[in-house]
Amino acid sequence: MSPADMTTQESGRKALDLPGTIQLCGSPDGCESLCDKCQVRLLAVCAALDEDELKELEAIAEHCVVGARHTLFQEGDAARHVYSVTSGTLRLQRDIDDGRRQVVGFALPGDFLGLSLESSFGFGADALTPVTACRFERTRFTELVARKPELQRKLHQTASRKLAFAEDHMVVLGRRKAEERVAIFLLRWSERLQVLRGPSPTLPLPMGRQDIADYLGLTIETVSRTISRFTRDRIILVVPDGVRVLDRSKLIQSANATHS
Amino acid sequence: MSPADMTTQESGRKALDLPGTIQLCGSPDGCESLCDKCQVRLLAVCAALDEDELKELEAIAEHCVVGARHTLFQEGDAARHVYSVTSGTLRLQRDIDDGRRQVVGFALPGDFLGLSLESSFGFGADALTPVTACRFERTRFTELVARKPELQRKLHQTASRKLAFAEDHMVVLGRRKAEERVAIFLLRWSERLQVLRGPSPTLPLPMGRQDIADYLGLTIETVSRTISRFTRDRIILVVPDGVRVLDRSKLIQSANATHS
DNA sequence: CGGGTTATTGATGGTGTTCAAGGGGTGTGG
DNA sequence: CCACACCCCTTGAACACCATCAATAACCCG
Repeated sequence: MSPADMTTQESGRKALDLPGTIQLCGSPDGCESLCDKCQVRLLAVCAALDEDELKELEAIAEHCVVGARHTLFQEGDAARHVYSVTSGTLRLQRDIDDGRRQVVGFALPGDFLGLSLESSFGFGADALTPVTACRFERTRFTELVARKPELQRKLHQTASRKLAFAEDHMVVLGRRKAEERVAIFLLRWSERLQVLRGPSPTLPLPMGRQDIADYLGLTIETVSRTISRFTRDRIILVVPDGVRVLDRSKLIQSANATHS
Repeated sequence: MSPADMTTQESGRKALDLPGTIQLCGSPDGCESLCDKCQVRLLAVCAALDEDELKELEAIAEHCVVGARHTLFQEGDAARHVYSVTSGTLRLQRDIDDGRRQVVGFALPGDFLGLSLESSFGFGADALTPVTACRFERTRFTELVARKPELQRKLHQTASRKLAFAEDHMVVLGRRKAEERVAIFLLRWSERLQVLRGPSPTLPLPMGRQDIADYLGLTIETVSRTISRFTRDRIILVVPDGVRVLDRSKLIQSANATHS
């Protein structure tokens, strides 16, 4: 199917499949293209490298920008490049042909896409906000990794962390009630953002309700209702593009609401 | 809680938490302790090594045997060792304190446990059948990996595959109906066994119904009912300790039964 | 202001859970 | 060798949670 000629979808669900308009920054025209100045220098896989090695990495890096609601790559695409996110938020998803969708994660600055170094992507990635990323040709990156054991090790460590996180999420999807799922999502998301931006009572939610639903294995209505209930119970407050956590301990309670 | 003094559990669910009675084979007393003769030589991570390197690995390997229904290690245990399974089947699970359980996978010969090389296990591992495995002290193994880039690469590749598989399973847990889940489970399990043992219409199921339920995010009753329905529809036939697949194409249909 | 998208809320119903009872296999001890 | 206990699995009936359907509200951007 051609991804271009669908303007109004059957359900409003697949709203983000605009063509992947990716802009490259060739030279200092606004994009910081130096690793020294990179915001996520110490978070990303690059943290494994010393000064000289970083130069090598920088030599094969391209900096790219993707607008909000645009696609970075689609599930099954040939993985010509791998990416290190430097700003913005992406939604990572797998689709079932009949329209159902599972969001397998959200990518934030410091995250690496294409970890597996395999020839095609196992999930699609759409920008939820404007996104900037470092892009590497996969074959070149693989070749560099082969020469840098420490980078290889870091890549493995990152993949292992993601695997552990995926197993966590399996528990959520397999065994948690709706209320628990939403509470756990809010807590984990806030912890993730806290690492990046420091503590804040206000929690930005760049993803829509449908994205949260597809992440948690629920419907948009159930997510909305649960958030409304939390609001009624003074656990959270809905603000534009996010929520404010009013009572974290009650939220933790909701995350462990025992069944039966 | 002490894992020893519970003989009849509250629900019959946690039937396998016997103390982890692991036997070691010191010398040629029945255990094949040579990699040359290893059945999974080409499947396991060891496949990354050449003759000399394999000798090094062999030098730090211990061979161990775990009886059916015994625990290899528990979630949260200090990971003193990492394991390469050489025969048998294990159940890998995470537990929620209130008794709910999510089976995150089943391990078969060739599988590696402790991939992350972190200091504790993120899931528990129980033997469903008698199991044999190669065991390595984690610190020594990590040190070896640091010296063998090819082994590091193989480890990363294995972790990446598991991550992709975990994402597959998220779709199952988040978006599939009960009938689809069971059908997909049977198909994937049969494909996995086919790689190991070659094609066969008879599919051994060393795990119990409760294990399948905990893997698929369902109850034992739903799994049982679904299998009964498949049997009525002549899709499968229940045989001792497994099923026989009578009509694979119908099973594939059931795996894609559209919702609505 | 108007069109379109996204979020909320309500009413209803279905899929899977829960509760309960019975069947079938296996191992053990009389 | 049978009786009995103990699992595990199966099956039935009632219920609950969440999905579905539908309408409205809020929002954004033109």
